[in-house]
Amino acid sequence: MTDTDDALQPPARLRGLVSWQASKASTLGARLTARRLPLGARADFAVLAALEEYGALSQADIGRRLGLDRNDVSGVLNRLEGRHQVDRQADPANRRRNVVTLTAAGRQHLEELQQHTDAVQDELLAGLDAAERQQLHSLLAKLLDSHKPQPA
Amino acid sequence: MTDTDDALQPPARLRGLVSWQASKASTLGARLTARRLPLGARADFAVLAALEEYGALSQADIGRRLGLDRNDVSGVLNRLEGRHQVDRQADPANRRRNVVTLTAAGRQHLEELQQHTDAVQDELLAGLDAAERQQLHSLLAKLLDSHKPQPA
DNA sequence: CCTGCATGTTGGCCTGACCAACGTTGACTA
DNA sequence: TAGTCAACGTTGGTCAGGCCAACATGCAGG
Repeated sequence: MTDTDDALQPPARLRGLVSWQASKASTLGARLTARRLPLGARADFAVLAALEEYGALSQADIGRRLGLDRNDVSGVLNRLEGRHQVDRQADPANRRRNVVTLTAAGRQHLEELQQHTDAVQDELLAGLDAAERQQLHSLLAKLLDSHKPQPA
Repeated sequence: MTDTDDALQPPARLRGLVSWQASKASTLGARLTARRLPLGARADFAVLAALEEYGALSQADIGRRLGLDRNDVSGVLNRLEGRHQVDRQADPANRRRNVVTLTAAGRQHLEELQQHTDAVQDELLAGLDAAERQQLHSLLAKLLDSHKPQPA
């Protein structure tokens, strides 16, 4: 059995790298997401989630919270504003800033995306039981926390 | 203390997603790698590692082992062949195929890359102790294995 | 006042993942 | 034997993400 040795494994030098594993897991997630959602949905979800949790934010703050460049935030907001899922207006207290807020349509879109996103997590983690999922999540969280901006 | 609350955390909806964590971890790895290595070094490393571990391979086999498209393998090999780190010639037994082998220069390049790669892993995993690193590695391996081509 | 910094915008670059088409070659079958 | 089908490698292209550079605006400091 396993006649032709389905293995076809990647080389050990790669399997040993967490950075490589992370990269592969990341594109797996991207693929699964792409099967369910239109293009750009990932960025939309991130921005909408930030607005929902933190209320009104400036574009720069959004970028900082999500780890995105100002440039890219700008693009996402253009899309969202075009769909009236987000409201963008100059901050009277600081006219450099734009105050971005969630609209009702935006909130609804967020919940839609959340459902698909949950389904994607389930597919991605299908091979792990509940305890393992929790462990993986915690370890990744710890890893990411250790690379935060480092507040001196 | 923590007066201005350095937090600036991403929203919970994102923190809860393993796919998002994987994506962030992946770009972290990419960033750390970019600090030490020239562009394209990641793909080079993967291809060289496959050749070192499995000997002579066809381009299609390389792609299958690494999860790369034939197209992209072609490009990487052009680069490597241009530097004489790899030898590419038609397979006499099957003239559709190219037999790709590692040269001495390629082997040497691989070891160089390995050193930098190891250093990157250390930086990436700096926040985790040995046991946690091992756990994370195992869980990611299990996750990836569960998404293999599925040999029926 | 003026220097410096933050903000948002535009435009561009590069990587990685992917798809489509083509000519070549081998294998399988009618 | 001929004809069909599949695999291989190549070229050329798309798309999202992450990044950098430059610019105009506005704020805050000396």
